[in-house]
Amino acid sequence: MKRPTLEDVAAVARVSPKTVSNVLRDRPYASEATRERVLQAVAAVGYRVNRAGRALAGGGSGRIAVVVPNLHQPYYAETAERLILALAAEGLTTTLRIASDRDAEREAALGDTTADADGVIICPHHLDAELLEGKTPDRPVVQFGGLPTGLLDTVVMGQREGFKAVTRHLLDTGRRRLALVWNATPSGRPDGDRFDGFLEALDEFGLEPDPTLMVAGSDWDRRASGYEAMTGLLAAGAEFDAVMGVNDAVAVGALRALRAHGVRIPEDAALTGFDDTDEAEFTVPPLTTVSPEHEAMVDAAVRMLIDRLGGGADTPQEYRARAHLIPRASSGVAR
Amino acid sequence: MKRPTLEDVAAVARVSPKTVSNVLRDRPYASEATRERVLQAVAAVGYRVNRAGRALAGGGSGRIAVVVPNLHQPYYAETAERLILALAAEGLTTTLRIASDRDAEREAALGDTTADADGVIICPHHLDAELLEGKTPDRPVVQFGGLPTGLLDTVVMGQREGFKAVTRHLLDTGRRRLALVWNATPSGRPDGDRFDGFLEALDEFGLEPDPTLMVAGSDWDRRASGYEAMTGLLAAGAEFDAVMGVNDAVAVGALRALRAHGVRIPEDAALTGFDDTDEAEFTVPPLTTVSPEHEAMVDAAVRMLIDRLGGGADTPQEYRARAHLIPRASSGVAR
DNA sequence: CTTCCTATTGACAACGCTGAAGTACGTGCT
DNA sequence: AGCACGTACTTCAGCGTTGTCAATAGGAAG
Repeated sequence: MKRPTLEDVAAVARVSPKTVSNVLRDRPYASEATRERVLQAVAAVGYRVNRAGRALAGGGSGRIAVVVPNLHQPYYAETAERLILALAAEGLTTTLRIASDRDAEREAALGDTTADADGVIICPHHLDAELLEGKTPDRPVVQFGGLPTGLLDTVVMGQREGFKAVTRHLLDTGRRRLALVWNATPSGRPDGDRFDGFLEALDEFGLEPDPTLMVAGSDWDRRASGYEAMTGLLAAGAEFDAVMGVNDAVAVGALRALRAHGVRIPEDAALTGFDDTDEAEFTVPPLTTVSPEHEAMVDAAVRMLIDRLGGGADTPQEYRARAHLIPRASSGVAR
Repeated sequence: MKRPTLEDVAAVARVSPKTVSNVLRDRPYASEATRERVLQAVAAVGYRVNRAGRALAGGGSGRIAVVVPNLHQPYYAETAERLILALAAEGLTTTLRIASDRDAEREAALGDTTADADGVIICPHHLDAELLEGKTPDRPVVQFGGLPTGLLDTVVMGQREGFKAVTRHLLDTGRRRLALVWNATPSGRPDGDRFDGFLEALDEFGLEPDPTLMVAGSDWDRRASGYEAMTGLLAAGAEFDAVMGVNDAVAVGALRALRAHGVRIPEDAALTGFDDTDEAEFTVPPLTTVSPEHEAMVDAAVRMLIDRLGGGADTPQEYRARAHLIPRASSGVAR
């Protein structure tokens, strides 16, 4: 009743275990006849490789660690799902690691959980490039989203392009006083690709950003954070005709704060998010957002990882995804 | 620069590799002095166990497969997160498997991905007890939620109690015509613990359920499904003063449909969900829901699994969780 | 018919760890 | 003094797979 091993298959196919192994791993030098006989034997005894054995012998574990900050934020959950499915399509199993914010745990992250994985795909929360500072990873690592550091293969989200598109969309529809519910940054002011995109669009209209309309939540992408920040802005009596959330989660939080204050969306103010999470389609009103080409990003990440596993390129690669506007009712035309 | 092995540690501690192994696994028969010496050596060389080696030798892989239908549904994502963290606290790594609906993939599920896991925690989507039909799992499996089959260790959600509580809550606040946005069942009519709880509460008020107020979505727990079902009910011109979603996702979908039809929540109709997902707190208005005691459920599941891994009980165990109402604005008092 | 080459397959030794089965050294008892 | 026993370790043999390298067979070349 024991699980069949290579030896069992070999006995049936009347070859050596090693030959079975070779056939299974698509090695050259195996006659068509042998190959077929082996494959039949495999099916006959219901053989499935023992990953532990393979990993020990140096054949790789077939396991990839996907590291996300959490799963309760829809963006990460949806991203993790896409990655897991894409990896599964390549025959790779996923170990999911939740990298909570503690540094100690971080340390363990790349060490322990990740230890038996052939490679890692990491979705950074903060700009945790320093995470890798000093420690050269001993296996392929792909960074998914976040700011590229030039140290790792990175899939870059089309944030600049995307934010430029939403900003332009708001300006096109007559909005002029754009509030930003943003993430806190070391500098205390918005920065990064996102902000650049915003500035570029403003510039096209000959406008300047208004610092009094920018707020940052305590944590950069939770609904509660958006709620909190928006409440603060409203309490300050700010005047605006549009609110841009740094992402959907923050926008959803802001939405609740806005409604609690009697601000009508989109009549009194337009509202936009970023990420195109499932949730955005079902808010009331449905949320205008930006879709970051999830599929392309995931494909690129998996491809980069597999290249690297195969001993590919030695300089860090970068894939820049595009992004496009998904206009919905929350940014409908003002009265 | 190779990763240190037991032997390296042993050399430093001046004991045999096996003793190091014993100390690390908290085996009896190791003097305090030796234990300490080994631990220091472990720290000194930065040893971390090689899971593959341990798994091969029969010590278990320290890996648990968590199987969920998907991650884009907040309930599953949040549940997966809780499970992963709880397992990590026990030193167990999680392999996350997305069991999409195909039967073929299911087959592979318990075979492949799961193959190198010491145990499995499965969150059933449909009542997939038949999933296990015939195939006796060769490793501990805990069923998380869903209908208990008596075949597996099961954590049962407090659905009956929970639905009884919401129903009573609605009746208490004067609602009488309760619409049900439910899941499709083989019988074509609502069933299970949830429905029983609903009936019990109605009964307490001397009321009968109204079949014309029950609709089922195409898929049992997606927002789109709730939207679709609710739209149908509205189109049919049904009259109701409350809508109960079978879970939060469905309720969120129904909410959008209701608002699109100009139904005011809670003035014209109350709305309730089930699961207490993060999302429910941020809908407009915030959604009344039922909290299934997530922590207790997760703890029970992990405990059951670990008991079983330790060769515990041989008859399937069952843990029935409780649930309590989380009243919010969506079921505020009608005008 | 012999020799050499190549395609194909096999034998063997790891990989890092653990269970089983020792060995060695007290201790307490008769 | 002799014996049984418990503690504290060690030795040994794999677990299932793969890389290395040797071995074999079958054919082409001489």
